[in-house]
Amino acid sequence: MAFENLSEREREILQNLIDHYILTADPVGSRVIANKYAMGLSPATIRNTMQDLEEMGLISQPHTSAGRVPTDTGYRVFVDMLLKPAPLSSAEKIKIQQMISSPANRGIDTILGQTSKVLGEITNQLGISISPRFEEGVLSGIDLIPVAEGKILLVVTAKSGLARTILLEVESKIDRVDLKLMESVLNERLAGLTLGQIKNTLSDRLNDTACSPKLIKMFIDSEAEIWDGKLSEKLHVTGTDNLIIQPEFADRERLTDIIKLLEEKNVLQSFMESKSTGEGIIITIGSENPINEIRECSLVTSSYKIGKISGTIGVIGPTRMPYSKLVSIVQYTARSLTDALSDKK
Amino acid sequence: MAFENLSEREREILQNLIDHYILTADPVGSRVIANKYAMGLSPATIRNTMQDLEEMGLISQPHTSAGRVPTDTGYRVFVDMLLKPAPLSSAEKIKIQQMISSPANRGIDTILGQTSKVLGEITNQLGISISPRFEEGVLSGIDLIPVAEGKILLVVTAKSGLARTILLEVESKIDRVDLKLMESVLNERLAGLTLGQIKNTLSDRLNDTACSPKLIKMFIDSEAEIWDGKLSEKLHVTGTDNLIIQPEFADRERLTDIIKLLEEKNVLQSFMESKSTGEGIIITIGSENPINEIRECSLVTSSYKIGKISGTIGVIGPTRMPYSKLVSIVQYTARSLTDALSDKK
DNA sequence: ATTAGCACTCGTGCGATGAGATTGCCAAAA
DNA sequence: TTTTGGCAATCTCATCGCACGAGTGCTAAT
Repeated sequence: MAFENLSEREREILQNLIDHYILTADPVGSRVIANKYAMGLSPATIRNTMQDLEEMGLISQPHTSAGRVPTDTGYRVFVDMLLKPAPLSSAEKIKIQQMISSPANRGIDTILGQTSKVLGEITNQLGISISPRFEEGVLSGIDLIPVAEGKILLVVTAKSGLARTILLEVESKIDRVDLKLMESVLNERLAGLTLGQIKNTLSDRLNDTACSPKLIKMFIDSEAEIWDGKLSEKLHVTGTDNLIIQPEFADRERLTDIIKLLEEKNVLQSFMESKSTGEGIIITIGSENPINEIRECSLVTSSYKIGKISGTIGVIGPTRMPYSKLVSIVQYTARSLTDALSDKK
Repeated sequence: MAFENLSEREREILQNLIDHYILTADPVGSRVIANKYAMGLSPATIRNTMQDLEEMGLISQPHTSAGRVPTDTGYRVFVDMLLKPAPLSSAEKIKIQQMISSPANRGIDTILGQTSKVLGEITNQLGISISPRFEEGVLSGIDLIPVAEGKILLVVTAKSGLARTILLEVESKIDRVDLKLMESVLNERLAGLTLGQIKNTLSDRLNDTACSPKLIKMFIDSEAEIWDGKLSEKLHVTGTDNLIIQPEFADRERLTDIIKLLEEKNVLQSFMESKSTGEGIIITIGSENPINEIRECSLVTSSYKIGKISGTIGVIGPTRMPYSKLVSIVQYTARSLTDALSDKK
């Protein structure tokens, strides 16, 4: 739909209406806009324009004698055409930097936990972070460490410095020599491949080796757990309390639905990952959202990088969210995170 | 307080009252008890006894013309003297077993996730599980694996088969030989100690060695992250939606409080660990609870074992919870978990 | 010791009422 | 032609009052 030819006045009114609605959560009437935003127009004039906007499907009335509320398309137009990112205060910047970088040496998982926390806190929405997509990484080395009878610790390292460890179980005792052999075979045959590639071609590549068949079996059996990123990627969620307070979640039913979704994690995770493939900020508004439980929520996401591997962070909240602020915050946070992670390399 | 000398009738009425209150969440009156529980007594008689119970502080009226509600001490007496664990249905047993043991080879973390989930689901409360207290474990071996420029993966293995990995950072390049040396020194000097002991005495033990001072520094610096269990122990929480539905959480304020607590994790974690040191089920009721946010909740916890290391699982819900059922469930789950974990050893 | 009867106390739900907000539209003004 | 003032109409929401029902405590009878 071509909303580019909205008149200047229409844009202005839409903008003011949304700005005000975001603050108050109450339907906003012509009078408020006329007074508060001093546009030099009478309420009646504004009413006329509002009627037009309503016909275009950008705003709507909850009931006859109420003010107007933006529709999802209204928000869309706002976001696409009218959004001016709000600059961050330096206090906010400092807080983000501190939370992300403070405890040195704490591992990426902790850092991502902190990231979701800071996002939640300074946005007053739900802060979300997802760990890097391990399967994008290029294998740098594999180690096999015997830890106990029948237990072997597998360490997979990717070029960007990410490492992943999995405890494998073998039926019987394994000879150390066999293990070393296996290790070098694996390193030899899989070097330079991405973990995703490995996942798809592993069994072929292990065909003719001198390795212990037991070990090979173990590898094939645990294929999914070892190489599939989905199983190890983690979703951090912080700020559920912010959500509860919002008037749009007064309804208990809707609240439980979304909380269940958050506990489930994997649904949300794969959706968010599917979104933020590219660069920059991506905003998904209300019904644009394929997941039912968050049909009345918006997402602001961005991706961060650690080496060549990317991950996702973002914010979830009711469609009535302060987009201009959130865009800046998520963007700044994603950059800071990327920086923090590459420092460490 | 000596409540042992409650008369038979008083006990019976207290029991019935609590049973009924647990079901309905409504204050229960003399009439209901007389009719529904066919005690062969008239409401008036029951009223008299209820007055006595109220004087003893076991039950109370929310307001003049309402029925009675158990107080925290009431629940305490109920739990201590009247509780008959409700047997589990075989369907429940099967579900617990399946959830805990199904995906073989998935690591203890996944298993604990499943545990909290099954607890949440079949109790309809908040299911909780905490990973084993690593520091109780006895060191079985240490490995140092170079993964990238300036990054070393440290693998600490405990006797029971638990392993923990931490990515350490060193300022500059480390020679492989140095690393091997360090590794063997560590293994030699720390063998057979518990991780807790190591944590407290590490710097002493590394005094006079031939190792690279850089490496030693790294170890001392990262002391806390490596040996302190608190930092790596994880709390799994599942079933928040169950909580929201409960009428006692209709109040938004209380709900946000408790949700914040759940996100915080460490407070709850250290409290629960302090509780379930010993064997068997431990029940904490309402105001007995030191954490303010859950002053109106009860906990049913138990510990599980993996080798000699112990961990905690449990359930949180409003004080009005079906104790008899929960006791059985938590107990059975803890046992199943211990079994599942020792199978794997 | 138990019970029936009764007056009394409260919370809860329901309907009516009225204030307030906002719209749509029309005719007058710019 | 665009803007505005005026006005009737609509609909929500908070409040008030009221009657109902539930439950108690006490007393007198069993």
